[in-house]
Amino acid sequence: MLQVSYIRENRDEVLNRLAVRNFKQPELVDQIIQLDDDRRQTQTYLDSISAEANAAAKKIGDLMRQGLKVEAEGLKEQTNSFKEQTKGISDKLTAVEILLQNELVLLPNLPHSSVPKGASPEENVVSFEYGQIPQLPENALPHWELAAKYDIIDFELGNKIAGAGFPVYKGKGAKLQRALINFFLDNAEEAGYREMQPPIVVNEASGFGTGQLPDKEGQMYHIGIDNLYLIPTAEVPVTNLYRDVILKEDELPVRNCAYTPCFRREAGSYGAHVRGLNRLHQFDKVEIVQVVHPDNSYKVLEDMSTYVQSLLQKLELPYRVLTLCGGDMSFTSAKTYDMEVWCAAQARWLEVSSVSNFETYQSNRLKLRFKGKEGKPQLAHTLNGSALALPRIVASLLENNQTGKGIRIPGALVPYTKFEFID
RNA sequence: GGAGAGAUGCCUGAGUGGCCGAAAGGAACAGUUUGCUAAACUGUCGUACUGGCAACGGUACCGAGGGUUCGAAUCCCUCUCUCUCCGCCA
Repeated sequence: MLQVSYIRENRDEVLNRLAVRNFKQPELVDQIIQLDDDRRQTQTYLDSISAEANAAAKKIGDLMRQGLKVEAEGLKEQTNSFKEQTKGISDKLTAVEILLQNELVLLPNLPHSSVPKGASPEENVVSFEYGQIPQLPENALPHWELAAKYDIIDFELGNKIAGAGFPVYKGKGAKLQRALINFFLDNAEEAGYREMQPPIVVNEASGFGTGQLPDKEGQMYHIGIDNLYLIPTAEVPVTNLYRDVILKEDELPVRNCAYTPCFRREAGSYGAHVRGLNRLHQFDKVEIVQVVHPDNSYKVLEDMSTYVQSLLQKLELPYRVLTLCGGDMSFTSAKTYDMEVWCAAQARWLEVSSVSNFETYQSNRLKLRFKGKEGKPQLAHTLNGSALALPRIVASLLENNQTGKGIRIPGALVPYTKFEFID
């Protein structure tokens, strides 16, 4: 959520930057300023009446204490009108605040000045490529067939006990999952992230805090009886740890990582592109989350991107980094890099990580602030990234590393899997 | 699932209708002092909105939302959450 004060003071700039996103409702900006004018005026008026009423009530108290009952009663009559007045105005204030809030949440974050303009994924900019595209033999298989061939991931069994998109990992497939999780967590710790283990269900307030609610209600699994949501990413609980928190400036940066399963309903997505591990309802992910001083959030974004790339390099996966264009970024992001790995048998790039700087967009909703020794609290910047999501990593490992002797495990991972081949 | 208790500032905790935005202690921060890392003393020490160039004001907030009253942290209602005991159980 953008800050109204910022919108007021930088109206033209806000409009320009929304245009980078191809935002369709620029008229909201002026409507918001208008509503805020109304809000201020109403509040000022309400405050002045409340001040009068408070003064009168105080006077009555003084008179009562002095035993001047008659005078007190007289004053009471005069104050009767205050209540009706304030009631009407405070109702109006509430109404205006709700309208303002409702419009404010419709505005996406402002893209950073380095974000390319664009409306669709085609306009994303490939900013880096790494590694050789592997040449596979003629009879190369896509990962879902490899999974069946080596009996390491069983989609049918998952269908039976839960449904499509809930695979069962078996034997070396299961061990590979565990190995990847530990590999990612160990690397994150080495890079200075503190490991957290949050709940994998969250309440409504948390869903709102990171922006999943109300917009993406249908994307999360909802446990109606307890009104809890299964998390779509560890970003939700880990960022919400800092909801309504004022950190001390020297506590920044906060660097956390967490492994969690993630649950996504992915309502309405079908077809060849979601076969196998390409898109699941439940998957594992290690997430990195930082809360930083606004002055260096873009440096941190680069650091996080470099860190995620280092993981892909260790796993010997060819990848590319995309700088997302305005129109392809998530609603809440100011700048996002997507990392995509090459899946050789499918011959396509698959997104395995998304690293974003949200600037104050999340922290404004979360009321996540920091305070120096002097001065007022100010909003911190939040960032997060996948480091990494497992299924597509597994997909590309399987596809890219298929050999006559089985699936080769990259050297960096062998200490974790304790086997060199899936065969 | 049954029974009870509670929700106050960074923490502990007082406050049961006006003198309470809130005692006291602790923590933290700043300074003074004492010939070492420690102690003592003094001061500072919530947030948001809002008016003003500023000095300095106003309003709201004691879990949330309603109500009673001239006036509510304090009384009433509803909700949420937490804790304790019992039951069940990894």
